[in-house]
Amino acid sequence: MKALRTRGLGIGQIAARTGLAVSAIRYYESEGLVTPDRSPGGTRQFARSDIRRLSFVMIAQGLGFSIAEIRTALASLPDKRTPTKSDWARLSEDFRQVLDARIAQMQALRSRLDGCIGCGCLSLDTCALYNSEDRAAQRGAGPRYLMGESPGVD
Amino acid sequence: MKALRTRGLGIGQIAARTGLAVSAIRYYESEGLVTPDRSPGGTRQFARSDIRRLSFVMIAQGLGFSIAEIRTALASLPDKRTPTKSDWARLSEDFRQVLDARIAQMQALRSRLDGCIGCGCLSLDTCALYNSEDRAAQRGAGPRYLMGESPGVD
DNA sequence: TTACGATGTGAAGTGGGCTTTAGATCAAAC
DNA sequence: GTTTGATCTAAAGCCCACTTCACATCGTAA
Repeated sequence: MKALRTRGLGIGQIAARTGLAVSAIRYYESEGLVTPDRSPGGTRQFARSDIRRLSFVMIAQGLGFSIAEIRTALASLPDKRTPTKSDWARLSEDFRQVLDARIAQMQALRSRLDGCIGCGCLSLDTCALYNSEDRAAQRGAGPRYLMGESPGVD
Repeated sequence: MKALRTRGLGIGQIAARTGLAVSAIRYYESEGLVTPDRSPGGTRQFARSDIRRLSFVMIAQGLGFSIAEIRTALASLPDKRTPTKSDWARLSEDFRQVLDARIAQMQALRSRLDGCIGCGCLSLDTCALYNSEDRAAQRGAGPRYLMGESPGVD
């Protein structure tokens, strides 16, 4: 075999292939989501598999996961070695469960809406949404619980 | 009929009943999500129906809607008059459609995950998630599109 | 070798969604 | 009337996820 000549991808190439801004990729590195090599001169040298990593970051972001949560999820991938098919499959399976939970939650809310808001009572202390631990309900230092007024009037 | 003696609820009472922080409620007022009356002395006098309004804000927040989007949704409610059952029902119906769309999107992603990430290719240029217009995929000035590397290697 | 675009760094700026602070006023109980 | 806690405003601060800026270096093509 010949020596490996692939010098890695530059940040601009990664940006082009993922659609991320160069500054975002640098930010993600600062947050530990990717750990590119460096050339002798100091420029970042990304592996091709980093495109996949960053794609995952984008998807998870879109689903409302925070950087910290994504970092945790990515921690199950190998640091040094290129992730294998089964590395990704495992991550995917974990993710699928989160999605399942979130879908179930939204469906619960949807039917609640008909029952609570739709009927005009909006007494949501029993609402499945707010009794869950979903992160979406925990943004910032926001609302912790939710009480409706008593049904009937107003 | 007797004159209406209900002097409205104070911000502290609203906070207690919704679980929101007093500061958050004031912030929501500054954003136009609620428009309480004022007492002669200047303190806010909320209607009982404002609890419902704020509950809606909290739910929508939990689902990832921005203040601006929530303001738009709430615009369909009467400003002066107390919202009726059918006012809320209409709002609820609109909301239900958004939820339906979002649920469908997540389900699409879930099956994509098995097909794309699960298999190790992660070529998501055809992914339903990123071809949608959902707000969740538009946070900040982030990612616009998503390209995977060609399947097979890595 | 000279350019010139791509990339590097650190620091500051941005926008969303609130919270905190400071100092003043209100409102209800005593 | 006095006190005490609730509420008021404006302004500043905070966290997140980035972007923008300013200025230095890299790297490659001519």
